[in-house]
Amino acid sequence: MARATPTRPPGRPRAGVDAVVFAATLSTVDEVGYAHATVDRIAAAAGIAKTTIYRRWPSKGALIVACLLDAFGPAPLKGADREEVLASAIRWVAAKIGEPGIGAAFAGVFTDAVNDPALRQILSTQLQDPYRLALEEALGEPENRVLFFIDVVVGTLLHRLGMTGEPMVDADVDALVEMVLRVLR
Amino acid sequence: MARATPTRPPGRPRAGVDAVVFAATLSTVDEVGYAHATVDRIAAAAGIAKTTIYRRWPSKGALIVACLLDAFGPAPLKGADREEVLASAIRWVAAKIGEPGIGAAFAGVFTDAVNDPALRQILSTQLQDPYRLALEEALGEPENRVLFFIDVVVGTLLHRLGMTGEPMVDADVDALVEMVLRVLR
DNA sequence: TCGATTTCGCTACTAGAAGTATCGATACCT
DNA sequence: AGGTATCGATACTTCTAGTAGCGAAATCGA
Repeated sequence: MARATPTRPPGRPRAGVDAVVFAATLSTVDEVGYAHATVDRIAAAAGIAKTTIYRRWPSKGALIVACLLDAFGPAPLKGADREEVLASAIRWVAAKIGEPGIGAAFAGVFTDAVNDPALRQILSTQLQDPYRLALEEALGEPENRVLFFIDVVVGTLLHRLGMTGEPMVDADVDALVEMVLRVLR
Repeated sequence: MARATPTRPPGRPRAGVDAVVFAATLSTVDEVGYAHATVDRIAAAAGIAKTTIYRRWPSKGALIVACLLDAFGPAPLKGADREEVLASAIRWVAAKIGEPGIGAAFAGVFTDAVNDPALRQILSTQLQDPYRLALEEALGEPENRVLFFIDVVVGTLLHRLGMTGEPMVDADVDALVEMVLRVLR
């Protein structure tokens, strides 16, 4: 019988600290900002040793991506038609990016990735691709068009956050939804 | 007679190295990436001492912003009507961000600014505001709408650059122009 | 209970980069 | 020539990512 974990390996089992570390990461980023959210500080906030973090995630960037993956979770692609699906997806992303720490962490790792091909690879394949594929399926749109939508929506939201320090207000999110929907029609 | 420089102060005058430093900054960012474009390296590429850079710009972020200000220059807001003005402005920004080093430098300083209020202030007032005001004037649109346009255009272009490592291709820039123009109409 | 195995916490360490301090040398004006 | 301010060079402090090593703790099997 090949179970998910066929036979637990010998030795001390890993402590289930992922959830605690993710929470500590987001709250630390929210409190002191991405630049000052050092791994030392995150470990202290989580109540574990820094070395334990590096045993699980190979770099700070990978930790942030894992944290974002956990925070975003699967995309809720619901709606009666394509327009409703896309509109609800945009509002969902906007709300997530507005949550404490998430937008700042996203912008931070995104910036780190600009000149770090390895991190860019992680970000693209682990974070973006699942949503891209789900959207291609749900909207019946080709890859390049879905990528364009993602660039517009996420880029706009992050630019607003980066320039003002505050998430985009609802009225502007409405305008963003309307603008993208007009392209979809 | 109050001239621009009424009387030159005594002592050794500053060497005119700004242009050399800006060129060295962009080429260094283009060669080794924003993260590895250290002030030491930029100074070496410019053939001057690192201390001289810090005598002129208070921080690396300020240096990058000054470099971008120099690289972008005044916005060429030309066109027979509002649509032509906006379309040409978008294509101009897209071309600039695609130039070697400029996009990467922009993305880098932008990311640094997310959690650095002082740098965000510099970026917002020195780099964004002049273009925003010129666009408000040229398009006859209110501030919040012009800010929305800027978020969409710059955010989209930077997100594409950050995710793929390459500037946006012409076909997608065309789509971006068309999408924004539909909002303007 | 004992041993094997693996993870954990802790301390110390290296490497790299931002930014500062100091000082002799240099360029310009009067 | 003298006064003044900048330049180049070196050294330094501080902070952070990431690594190394070691004793302690947890779990399983015998």
